[in-house]
Amino acid sequence: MADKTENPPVQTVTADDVAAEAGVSRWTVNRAFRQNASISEESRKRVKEVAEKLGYVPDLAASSLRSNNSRIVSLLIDDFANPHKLVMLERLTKALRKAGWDTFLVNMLDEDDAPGALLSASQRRVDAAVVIGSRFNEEVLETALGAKRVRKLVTFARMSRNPKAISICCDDEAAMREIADYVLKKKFSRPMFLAGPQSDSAHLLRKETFMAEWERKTGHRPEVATAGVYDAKQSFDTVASALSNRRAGDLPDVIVCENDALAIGAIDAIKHRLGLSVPKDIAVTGFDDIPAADSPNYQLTTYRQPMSDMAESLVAFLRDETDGTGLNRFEGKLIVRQSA
Amino acid sequence: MADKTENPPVQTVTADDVAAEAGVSRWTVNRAFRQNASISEESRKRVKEVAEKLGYVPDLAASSLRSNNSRIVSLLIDDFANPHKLVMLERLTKALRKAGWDTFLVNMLDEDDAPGALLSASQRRVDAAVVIGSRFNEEVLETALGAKRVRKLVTFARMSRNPKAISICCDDEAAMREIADYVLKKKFSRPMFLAGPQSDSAHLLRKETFMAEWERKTGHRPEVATAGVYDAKQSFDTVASALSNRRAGDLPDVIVCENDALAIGAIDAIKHRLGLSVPKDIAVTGFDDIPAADSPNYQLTTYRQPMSDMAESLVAFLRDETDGTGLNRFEGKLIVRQSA
DNA sequence: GCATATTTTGCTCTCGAGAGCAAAACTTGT
DNA sequence: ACAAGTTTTGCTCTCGAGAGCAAAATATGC
Repeated sequence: MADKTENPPVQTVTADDVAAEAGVSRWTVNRAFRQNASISEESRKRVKEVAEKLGYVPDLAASSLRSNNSRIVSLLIDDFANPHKLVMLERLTKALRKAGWDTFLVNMLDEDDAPGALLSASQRRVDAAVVIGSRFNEEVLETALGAKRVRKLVTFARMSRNPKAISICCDDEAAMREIADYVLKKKFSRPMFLAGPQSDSAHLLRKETFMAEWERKTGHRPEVATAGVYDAKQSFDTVASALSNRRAGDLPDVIVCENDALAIGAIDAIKHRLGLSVPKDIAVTGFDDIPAADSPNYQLTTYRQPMSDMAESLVAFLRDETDGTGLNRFEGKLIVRQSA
Repeated sequence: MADKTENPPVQTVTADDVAAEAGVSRWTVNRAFRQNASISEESRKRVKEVAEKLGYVPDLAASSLRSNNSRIVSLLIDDFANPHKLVMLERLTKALRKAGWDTFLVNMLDEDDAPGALLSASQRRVDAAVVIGSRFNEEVLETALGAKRVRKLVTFARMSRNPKAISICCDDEAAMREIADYVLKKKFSRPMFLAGPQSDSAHLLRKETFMAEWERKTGHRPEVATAGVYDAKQSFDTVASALSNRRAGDLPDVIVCENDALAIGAIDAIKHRLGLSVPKDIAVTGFDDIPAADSPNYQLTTYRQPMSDMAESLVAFLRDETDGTGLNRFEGKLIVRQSA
């Protein structure tokens, strides 16, 4: 991999230039750009004016080198098929940027590339690595974290049992119980649970919660189908092959899905492959409330997590305004539409 | 904004530690991690072993400070409603990471926040700022670029006329002409063009190309409707209000959309608001080939850009293997499905 | 074997800011 | 007006690597 990269010497305005022009020392210039720095309002104003004139901005790489404080957060994603990721990215990058953090987007590539992703995070001394993934493996996380320089580890919109990580997510169990209650209240009696990849603990939690709750209340254990990826297309195939060739009486009357991506595939399969209608023949519920859930094609009954609040909590955690306990009990909201 | 942030002193393994343990100088250790460095295979192997043992990784912030080479690329996005963005992010982050670049995801927030976004890029000395936006304003770009330290400016999947920026995109004019030809060949005669926000030159180009091509071939200038945002919901409303209360003979027989997000909203509006069918009453074409385009609900005829090739070109450009000329003529592919 | 080329290693100085303290400049009280 | 307290400013040394050259080690030619 021959790499000829050699950037041209960029004309760079440094603090010294500003200092000379403003008639102060370099440190005064630097201080003008640091909050809580010991500097008079007068010189700060003066310096900022000159800086503006010369086009000076502090170099954050240099700053983070000495201050041990990068003002960077890594977002680690392994699943780009789920539209909900885009919503989360939007909220997180907005909240972080407003608070002064830049955001790395790290693609965990095809394989279980978490170690590589965390390595990259550690080379940059990021203030936090935030996993917004699904197939993230707890052991990998554990080992990769060990000697490395990742300061804080967060799982976002997803529960982790790893003691070194903190989780910012809604109370999945309460949410799933609410869905179970709703389904029951609507008099459905033959649910099928549509699960995603098994390695994902957040969603395992959802599945187990639903299964347990249903069994507790009805004495029956629901049928389960599993899609290999959180992806509408996969889900379409999974549902199509699980339900084709069944007699009408054998079909579930509601499919409870781990998330909206799966639910959308399920609805497509029910309508376009089985030729049945939603919710009359088979109802469907989702989780996340992605934009498409509100489209006239789906009108998906689903569960919305308080994304913006969760993003703000991440910022608070980065600022050390909270130690992270209790951030895994956010309360979401059941959004009832026509699919169930 | 009281900021108590003060990261704990992270136990850090430095090149000196490795040097001591391996019995070489610090510079030999650093060289072991640099490609093209003058170092014997023997010591490189030796150093890497010790480094592995101690958990040492080079600090990229320090490296970029001296070498003037950050190995970071900023991706600037202002439009998170378009699912195509997720596809692009996936491809770009993957290609960049494989080639050794980390990726900032910069949210241009609500307003025309491009200067802020570029400022942030400049503070980190990113090797390139890549705009994957839509409402990006050429003047803002021009001025913001001026004194700042952004080395390369790229517009991705979008044409820019700015002489300081290079564009990696497919040949929008050829693509749009192909769509126009296809629509004509299919004997449609009353097209409506559904445009996005006007400030966006890439899409203006698409619109103007279609309009001109159609006029050239038929002598008529198509009707135009404009959505304020690239968003299925906006598009739904735009199409619904443009076409409601029209007599059947007055309706267009095909809606040519600037992109798939708009096309999907258009299809929803035609089916669920106007109660008409696609393509029998009104056909629809899109642009981008997002995942939903292939869903049974839409079966959208659209145009696919060669994303992976384009991402590889970005890498080549970063490596200075190309000066960027001719990267705006990628050839895409018309994907014919049932919507037109 | 010795002079000359070539590779490898070590070293000094640098990138651009921040920590932490010392010196200078202001306040305040009497 | 002067001592004591408080801000503000300047300075040295540091963060962890890289550029570029000098010295040491190795290879090559005759």
